[in-house]
Amino acid sequence: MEKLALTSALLDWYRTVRRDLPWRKSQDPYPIWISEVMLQQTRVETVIPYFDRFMKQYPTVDALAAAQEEDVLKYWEGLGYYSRVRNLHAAVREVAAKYGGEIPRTYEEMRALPGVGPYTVGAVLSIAYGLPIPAVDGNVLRVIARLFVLEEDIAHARTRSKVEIIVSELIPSEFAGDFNQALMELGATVCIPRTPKCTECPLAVGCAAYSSGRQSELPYKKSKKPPRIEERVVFLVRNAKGDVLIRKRPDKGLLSGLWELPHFSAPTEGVFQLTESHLTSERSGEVWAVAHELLSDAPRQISFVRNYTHVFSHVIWKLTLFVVEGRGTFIPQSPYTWMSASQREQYTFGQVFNKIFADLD
DNA sequence: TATGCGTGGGA
DNA sequence: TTCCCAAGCAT
Repeated sequence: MEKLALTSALLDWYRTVRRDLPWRKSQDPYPIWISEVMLQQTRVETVIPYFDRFMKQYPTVDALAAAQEEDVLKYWEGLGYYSRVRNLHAAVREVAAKYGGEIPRTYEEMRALPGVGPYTVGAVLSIAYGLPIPAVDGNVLRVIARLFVLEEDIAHARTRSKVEIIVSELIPSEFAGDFNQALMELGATVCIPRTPKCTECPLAVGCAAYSSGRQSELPYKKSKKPPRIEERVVFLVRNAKGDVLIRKRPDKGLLSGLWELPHFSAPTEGVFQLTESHLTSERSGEVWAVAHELLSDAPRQISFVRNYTHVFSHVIWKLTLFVVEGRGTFIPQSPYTWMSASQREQYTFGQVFNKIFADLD
């Protein structure tokens, strides 16, 4: 398949089937950028409601730049990979301060912003400004790997730069944005990971994998190592007013910058198996000791609630939840604070804690 | 280069 | 149920 035949077949196909997505309504680089960050490692259907809400609240670079991080985080709650929005917020502030609110038009300037990698630069600059820069995401890696039977691991940086070179040679300078989106759209809807729909593919004629029947074994990707397991004891501490004790997580690492219920390494392996009937056993003494230390005082009561398992990308939390009734004398210090019921909506939590709140409501 | 970083959906 | 993710980036 000639280069021109390939690009025009792909563009023709895209212009026929392209989905009507909210971030495709304008050429404004700001909403395109927001959508690209939300779409990282995240499904389109998941992103749509978040995008609509976020754009309504922060419709411009200046609006987002002026916002408090705590508030911005709340609009990301549930999307995951929270460093994305912290970086995005910092980057938008930089655009406001350094570029007068106009998103830069060069690869180097855009790439220098926090949270903006080679994919996001290519996506924003090609879609919004029409610059002929490749935007190689997982979809494009898969499509190109099949089209040309690339057998190396697509997780390798070397493979990605090879694919960037291939796309650079194919990308039509007058339709760069559509071309990049067409490659991604094809990967997302037709050239899908398992059981690709090759009979619907506009590039099937020129596809080396399809012509050799190898479309299902490509692209090659090494399997990930299994997540480690952490057993934790979680306390929902209530004071006399019914406020709940929460704490802010560190600004780096898992769920950074979010709030959480206090939790601790399980004192013994057996705690996770603890049930209400066992609370009077020797194990409960260790739970009482940790709660006592947390409150600097002996709790009035501790009740076992239930166990939770929460799966992150690289770690699994096995949690044992206790409700603790405090004595009302405890004054928390940073990073701890009391949260009243009406304050709940101001704080951002990981979904594991929202699940706990929902169960207890 | 390999690993850390979330979540909810589909096979 | 279990696995594999889905439009990546930082370190």
